Amino acid sequence: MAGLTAPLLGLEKKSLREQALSALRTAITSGELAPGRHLVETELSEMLQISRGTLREALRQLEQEGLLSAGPRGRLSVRHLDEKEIRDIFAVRAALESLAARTLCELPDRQHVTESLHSAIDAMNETTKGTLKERIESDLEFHRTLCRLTGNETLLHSWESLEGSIRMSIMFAGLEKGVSNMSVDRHREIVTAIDTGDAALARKTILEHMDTAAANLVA
Amino acid sequence: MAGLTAPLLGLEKKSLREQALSALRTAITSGELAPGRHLVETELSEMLQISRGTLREALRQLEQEGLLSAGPRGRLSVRHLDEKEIRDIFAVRAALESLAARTLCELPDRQHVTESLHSAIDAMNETTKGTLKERIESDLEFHRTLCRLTGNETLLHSWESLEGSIRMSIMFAGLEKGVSNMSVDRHREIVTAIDTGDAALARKTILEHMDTAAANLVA
DNA sequence: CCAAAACCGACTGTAAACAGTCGACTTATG
DNA sequence: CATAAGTCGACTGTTTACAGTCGGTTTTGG
Repeated sequence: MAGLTAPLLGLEKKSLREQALSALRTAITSGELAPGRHLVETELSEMLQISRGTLREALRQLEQEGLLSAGPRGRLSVRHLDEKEIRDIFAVRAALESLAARTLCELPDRQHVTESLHSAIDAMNETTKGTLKERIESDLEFHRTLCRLTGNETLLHSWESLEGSIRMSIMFAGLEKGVSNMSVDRHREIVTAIDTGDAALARKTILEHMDTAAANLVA
Repeated sequence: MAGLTAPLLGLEKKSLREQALSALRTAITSGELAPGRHLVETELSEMLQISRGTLREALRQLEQEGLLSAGPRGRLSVRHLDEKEIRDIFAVRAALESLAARTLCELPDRQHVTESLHSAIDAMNETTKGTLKERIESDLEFHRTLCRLTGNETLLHSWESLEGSIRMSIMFAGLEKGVSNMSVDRHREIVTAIDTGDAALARKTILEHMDTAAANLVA
């Protein structure tokens, strides 16, 4: 019966743990589970229709991703980010993406890289008129691609570990201030710098981009 | 009876999960669990005298730290790092510590920072004649302090997530090649640069330091 | 002797039950 | 009425038990 979910196109059936992980991540970054909210294992396990044991494994991972914070007695709650933490997160993010840009600049054959980045930017352009969520997603997709193209798995993994926190930062501020200015032009500048192999310029552009983004979120 | 373990000086009793985590980390980085070795949950749970459920929570965390790699059907094995991966890890590490140095340079009051870093270096000096493990630990302690002093919790957390992989890198190569050249002088250069607030120099010194370290490990 | 099918063992995925602890609320007592 | 002791409930930490699946091995039929 359970085998009916077709694993046809590499779409392997994910374990309940992974499903719970996705569901919780979505619930948190969508605001369904608001920052500061206390999480009760039995509630969640019932809500997600899984056992506590399986749930707890997912919770550990979310905790390490920085989406949950542990209270005194193992009590978990959705993490609340203050302005300093948002700035800190974006500083680390900038460092990682800065490395990504430098790495890409030093690549002997950047043909493929340039193409992929341009595709990502095109995708961003198409969602310019879309919902806020869509624009955020295409933006993150661009930056994730930046890291992935380096071929440095550790770099990609570190960035992805931060991705949840980045989403929370944007969401947290996205409610109060408008997060509308995710300029496509800025991203073109980055790609151009990488295209010409100008590592210093690429780094500078990214650092500025991140500074601006963080400033907009906390301003 | 169980209350006899004195939680006097903030030494709070750790959960079995945390104990297992420490034990496994030690076992892996000490080589007791060699890279490539397949891990069987029932074996480990019996070995550590804990249940599988509790163990699995610890395993998830180790997996995310990059100490374990998941096989086809949830099969876990101790991760084996090749030379490229070691270089990649040290590149990310360099980016993080580079950010740390820059952040420290921009701090208005660096008095306290300088003192702490000098203490860390003194500690390194004292272990100069110690065992290889002791020298490695004091070295990592210095770099961890670098990140901690920034006050950027995200930065510290990212670095610590990498710490296990760094240890594995050093160990992996430490067996074949000699990892004897952890120069104290290089660390003094970093502290001096921070002391004078020269962010560019600090960054340059750290990048070179990491390049050298990675090169020594894979050479 | 070879091949295919049935069997078995091992291991992970998952669920349900048990135990301990902390906080809140109630009750008794001066 | 205020305070302290006692009780109740909720939640996490932990263990034990069950189910499903894959790979290897043996057995059986040609």
